Amino acid sequence: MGGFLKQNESLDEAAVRVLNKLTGLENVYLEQIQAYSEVDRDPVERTISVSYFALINKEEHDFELTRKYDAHWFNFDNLPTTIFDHPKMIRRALRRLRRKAITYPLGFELLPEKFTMKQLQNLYECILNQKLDKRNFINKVNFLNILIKLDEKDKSTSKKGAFLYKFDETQYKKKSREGYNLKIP
Amino acid sequence: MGGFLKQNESLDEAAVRVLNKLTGLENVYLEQIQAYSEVDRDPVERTISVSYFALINKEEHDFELTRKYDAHWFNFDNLPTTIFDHPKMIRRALRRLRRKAITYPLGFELLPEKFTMKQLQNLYECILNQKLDKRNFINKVNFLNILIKLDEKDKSTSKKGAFLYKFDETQYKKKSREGYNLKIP
DNA sequence: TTAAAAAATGTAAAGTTTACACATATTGAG
DNA sequence: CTCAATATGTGTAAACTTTACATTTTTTAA
Repeated sequence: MGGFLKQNESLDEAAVRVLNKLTGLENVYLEQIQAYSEVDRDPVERTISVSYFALINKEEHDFELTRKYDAHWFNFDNLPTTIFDHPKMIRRALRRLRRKAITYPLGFELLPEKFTMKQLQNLYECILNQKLDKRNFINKVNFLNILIKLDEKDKSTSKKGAFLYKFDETQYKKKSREGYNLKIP
Repeated sequence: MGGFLKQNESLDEAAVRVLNKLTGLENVYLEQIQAYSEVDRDPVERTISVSYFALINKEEHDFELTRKYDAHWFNFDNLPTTIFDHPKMIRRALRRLRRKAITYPLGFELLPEKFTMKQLQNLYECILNQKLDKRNFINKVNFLNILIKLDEKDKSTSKKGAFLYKFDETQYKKKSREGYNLKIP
């Protein structure tokens, strides 16, 4: 989705505004990717676009709004054809997201407050578009020290139930500053 | 150094133009970092800046031009105070350069056609601002397979002389596309 | 002939990553 | 009450990578 920058706002603010207008979402993680400025990229008039990616929990958005603005969700492996240099933007955003995922924690933005290891693993498998080994994944994540294991279980997906975790906010923020390397090939 | 974007050029082209105007350099490696757009960043008028970093072989620039435009060179650990959000831009650029250095080859842009291992190591030590172990560095670099060892020696720095290398252009380009991880802590 | 100076070279130990399979807990059905 | 079904939870050995580290080689100028 796109929009135009106003006089009294920064690009970050504009990105927040446009996203909110079309989804109703607030407090979303947004990150600038880069500026696209080829002279003829928009055949009608000179346009410079600055792209962002957002981490959204899709279930939380306002379905009314997306309907109203005729916005749609697509899987990365089933994208519609897009105009101008937008395909390039999308590819670049995905590359950035993947790099981000293996070097900084980004779960807060996308998981419910309490979640199972399986859910966390699913998230990474989606982002990276590859299957991960359960045991190795858990070991890597535990090593990061950003999760707190709760006494509760989620029984919605199995009879045994799976322990719930939440993020250790202090550690999470620390790792967000420092970064790490999850070393997923 | 900064400048203004013209109607008939892209940001990349503007960056090339400005750099050339102030240094006379051509065919320089330039990479966009990002757009800075806070409403009040320039107290005089609304300005959006897009920052770039360039890889320059300093010896090759036109000294007349830098003198004419009163441009100066600074070490990263001895920077002058700069206006607006430029300190942030500089920090970000350095972070990007370091990441780049350990994940993509960037020697072509900064070394003479033929160079010694020592020179290559010096380059990395400067960029990363840390001493590297000679043997480990050589092993890592050789593993990348991007160098061709020549039969010539450079005798300017020792009586024994040090073998000269050049980049294997095909391999170099391949690695530039694929990336790698030099795993320097 | 020797001294000086930088270049070239290899390995063992420590640490990390990978691949891989079975036991456990729970409950719904019979 | 028992059993079947199902997803969860757990550990290790082998392969690989990284690290730390010291001596020999080559050349020439004195």
